[in-house]
Amino acid sequence: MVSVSAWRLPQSQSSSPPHMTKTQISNTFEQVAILLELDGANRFRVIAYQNASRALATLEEDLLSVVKENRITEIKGIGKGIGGLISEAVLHGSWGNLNELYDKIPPGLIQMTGIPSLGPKRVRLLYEELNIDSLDKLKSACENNHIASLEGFGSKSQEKYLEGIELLHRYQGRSRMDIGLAYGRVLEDKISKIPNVAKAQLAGSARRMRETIGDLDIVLGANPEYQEDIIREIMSLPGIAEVKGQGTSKISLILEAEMLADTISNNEMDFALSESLSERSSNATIDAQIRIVNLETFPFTLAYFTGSKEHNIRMRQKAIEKGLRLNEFGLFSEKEAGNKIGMDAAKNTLICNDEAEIYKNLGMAWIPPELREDRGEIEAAIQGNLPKLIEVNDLKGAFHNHTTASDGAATLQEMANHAINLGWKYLGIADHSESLNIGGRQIGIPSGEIITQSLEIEKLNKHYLNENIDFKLFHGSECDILSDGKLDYSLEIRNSFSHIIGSVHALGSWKNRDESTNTEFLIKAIEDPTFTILGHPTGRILQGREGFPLDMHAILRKMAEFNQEGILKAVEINASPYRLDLDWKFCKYAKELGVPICINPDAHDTKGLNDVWYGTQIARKGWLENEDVLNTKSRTEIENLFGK
DNA sequence: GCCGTTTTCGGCCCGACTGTTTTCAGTCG
Repeated sequence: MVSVSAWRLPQSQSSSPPHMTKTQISNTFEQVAILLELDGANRFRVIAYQNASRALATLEEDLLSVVKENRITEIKGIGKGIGGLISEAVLHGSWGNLNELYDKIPPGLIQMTGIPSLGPKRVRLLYEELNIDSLDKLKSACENNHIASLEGFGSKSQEKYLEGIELLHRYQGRSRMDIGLAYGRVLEDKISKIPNVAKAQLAGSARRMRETIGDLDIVLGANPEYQEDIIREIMSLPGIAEVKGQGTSKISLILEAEMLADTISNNEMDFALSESLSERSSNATIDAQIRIVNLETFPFTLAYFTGSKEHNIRMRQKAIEKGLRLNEFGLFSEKEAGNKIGMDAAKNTLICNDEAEIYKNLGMAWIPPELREDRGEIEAAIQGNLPKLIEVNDLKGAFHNHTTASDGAATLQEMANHAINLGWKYLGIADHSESLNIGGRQIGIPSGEIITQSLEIEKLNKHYLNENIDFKLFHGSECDILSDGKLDYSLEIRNSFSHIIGSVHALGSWKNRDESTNTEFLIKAIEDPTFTILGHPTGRILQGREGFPLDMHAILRKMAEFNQEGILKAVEINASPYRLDLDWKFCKYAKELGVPICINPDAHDTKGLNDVWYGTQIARKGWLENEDVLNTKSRTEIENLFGK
């Protein structure tokens, strides 16, 4: 959640247009939607701002051109009103009368909506009736029994709010993908093994492979006669920290690390999901919801709880176009169902044995869960041109990896051996460059010592050749992009590498500059003839820190120019679950432009190489196919592309 | 606030659960 103090309208940093970026305006509209809700505005007006925010976030074109050419209202979801606001923000850096809204809503109200079961309507009521505008005031009002006397509220509300305030203080929000999936897969596995459970499947953002996961949704299918027993079995599973709710069709739990205790020996997990997971997740807890349904209902409930919300909305619209209605219990005739709702309405549902049949009934191909974000997948599924998504086994190597020569924990040989065991045909070593210091300690390899690593690599490559081992090491460098966009090391040294991963590490100056300056400096780095692959483009750490501001669309367009001339400029999906940067939302644009994506583990030990699994999930989420990804290419193709 | 083979008004996705009520609004996903 955005911190409360951050809720101010952005000020222009520039003396000429564009005064605001897409990102700034998109974020502002997201805030406006929340503020409007708290202001009691019409809910469809709120939705309009949410939609506009999303439309801007996914806009690939340069916003200034769109505004100047009066095409802003051609964007779906942006009409006269919001279009006017965007134009004003871009051309003049001002925000109409939105500042009145920002002044009107006390920041404490925004925090209060973070309390479960307390939404904008009630927050507003508490503010108007009791002048409560902060968590502290709410707490004392609850403790002094002032809430219960209010109409529509009661003693239960007070208790919930007090609990909620506590929860808010220790709540961590979403979990990284690796942690969420670890819990999700284990829970799915344990539930599947309970007697008479016909099907149990992980749904929600975990199934869609989001880079962070909110809570876990598991859909469980079983015959009604067994459901009571199954629920009892679930409640006795190890690793349940708290039961938040338990009904006949839904259980709500908080899971803790004990749940993961025996996963290390569990070979059924994907290879990347083993080993280090329990150490990564030792402190984390996660919420889980289990929905129990009959077998006929299972596919509908699975589809429904897989989401995303946006995808589901579009699916229901498609149903309506066909005179049908879709809910989590079925797909049925609108006419026949009439005013009935829920399970009752779905009584005469079309029978669908799996998700694919639901999609088929709506005139489209089954859509892989990763793509279900309403970013064009429905249209593609109707036209029958969904991508054939890349798989982790398509990878033949990776180019961004560290050894003990810089800050890695494994030697060159250990890294190479692990890569060979993975069945890879090559491994790119890219240790840090000279100027990288962390806490006064030099991490990078000094210019004079590169030759040592170079000779070692040469020797190993000779060995592979002599022993007929189909494997090669590429000697690259993760070369720092300095604050002025220059690359570290001399040109001569940079030329000696097979490939250069250009990465920003000293984030300070980049975070304090505006988007256009950063974009300019990064383009300067990319234009350097020795530059090959852009490493972790924004420097973000998921759940840790934001990346620096950057116009990624402009970066990708620049890279596309080079690739059109046959000069390789690729961008990395840093596959570490801590980063997953490039963000998946930019992958489809890169693909359309013909900019190769490289799935790089940024491994600092042998196990780290396995992280390509996470990167591959993100690539899939970004619509990428085998041919869009650099490290699916053969060794010969890579040698040609690197030009050495 | 947006949108339009129902186009300038009247819709806008769907349902469960909860606590408060005694028929429902608010919240959540």
